[in-house]
Amino acid sequence: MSAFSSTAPDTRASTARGARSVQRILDAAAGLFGTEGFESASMSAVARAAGVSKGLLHYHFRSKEHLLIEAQRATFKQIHLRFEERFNQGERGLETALEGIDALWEAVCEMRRWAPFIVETMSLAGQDRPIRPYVDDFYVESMSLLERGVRNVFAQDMDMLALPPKRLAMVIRTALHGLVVELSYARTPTQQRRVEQAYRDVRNVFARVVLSGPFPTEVIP
Amino acid sequence: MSAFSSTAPDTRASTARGARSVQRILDAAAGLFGTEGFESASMSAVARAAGVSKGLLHYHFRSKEHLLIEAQRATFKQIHLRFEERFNQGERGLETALEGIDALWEAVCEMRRWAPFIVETMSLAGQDRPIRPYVDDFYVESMSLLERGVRNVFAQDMDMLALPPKRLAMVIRTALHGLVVELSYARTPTQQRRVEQAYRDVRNVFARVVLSGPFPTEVIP
DNA sequence: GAATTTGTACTCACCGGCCAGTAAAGGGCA
DNA sequence: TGCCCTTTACTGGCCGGTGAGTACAAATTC
Repeated sequence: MSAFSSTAPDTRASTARGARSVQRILDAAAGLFGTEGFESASMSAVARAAGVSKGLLHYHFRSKEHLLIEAQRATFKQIHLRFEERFNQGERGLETALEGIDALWEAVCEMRRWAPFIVETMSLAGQDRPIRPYVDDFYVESMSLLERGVRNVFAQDMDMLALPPKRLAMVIRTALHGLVVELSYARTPTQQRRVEQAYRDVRNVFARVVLSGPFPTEVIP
Repeated sequence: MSAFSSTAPDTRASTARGARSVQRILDAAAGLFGTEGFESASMSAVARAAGVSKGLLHYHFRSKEHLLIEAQRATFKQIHLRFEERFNQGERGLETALEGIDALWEAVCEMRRWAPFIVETMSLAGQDRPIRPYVDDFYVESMSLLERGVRNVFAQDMDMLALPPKRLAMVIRTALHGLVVELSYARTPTQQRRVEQAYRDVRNVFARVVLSGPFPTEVIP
């Protein structure tokens, strides 16, 4: 079983009170790691932001890296759950697919406070940090989820699908990555509206093209 | 005049020898900042990688942040130049547009060693670092370049354009961001081929949809 | 009474910046 | 050509500061 799937964070909290503290710490950590960067945000700053003492951080989390990993799992799990809810139920057709993608985007948008953290996470994972396997886990699960979703939703129209499900899933992931980067970069309301618009445009492109028939297979050198 | 446009790096190198050292330092910095992160990569490590002493870094660059900024300018400028070369010459039509995008992607690919640095840069710029204005500069210039390119290339087919030039430029930028993230994340040859494939798929989607007529204007709430 | 939380004090390693001094690369001039 | 002087390039070590992690006793909560 993959590390990502396990729900409970790997800490010593065993009471409701402890779990609440852990949650506040994780929130604060994801926030600070996003706005200031993992290395720049000190443990003391996280403690201050969470309104707890520095000692408590080390009581619940073995190390800063460990805190990062748990923050990543908690954040990504929310996206995952939100996505699973809407995208993976029996219904069919383009409409359902679009609803699923919208849901995914909504989930990201409602978490736009965490967008910088997600970008920071992707950057860290691209380096050779202990966090990489956990991000890998997330990708494996979410990609297979996405692929299954595509197969379900377009079961009756597989022959008209512009791309095979695997490649389609990869394209969606790529687009989402791009949008999250834009979202985390956007500061002013104008910029945010521009990202909003970009999402809608991408979505409409998807809607127009996804069932327009397969591309002629290219010769891959 | 924007800071980005000025070509010469803002250092005290005035001889060929000095310029060579500066170049080696910038290369090493972009590499290490990418693979290890800006904060984690120490000045000593950059010096070691560049084969010079730590003192020389501070001789040519006022501070670590300053080194970061110059490395960013040097890296982004290469993409910019490569892009300008191919995308902004008088020719017209879809074919030319695709060639332009291909050129842009090629430029990124040949620099895939720097992809992690680009992602790190985007992450840093999303935070409130001194580097942000410089990234802003790059975006302003490259977006207007992109928009002008679109207007040029599709001058005769403006009425069939799926999106207004500005929005189209934004979508291209977003897609590119996504692809760079994927590129920097990819480790194994399999993963790299998958990114390669994703680019080609995105490109083909673009080709199929870009002149398929405007989307019905949506009511923006 | 066990789990949690605080607070302080402390260690230890590392890192950015600085600086005193060295080496090298040109001129100018006899 | 050889000598001197200036400018530029470069070195290696030191210093002050910072931050992760530890230790632990006392307080608080359940």
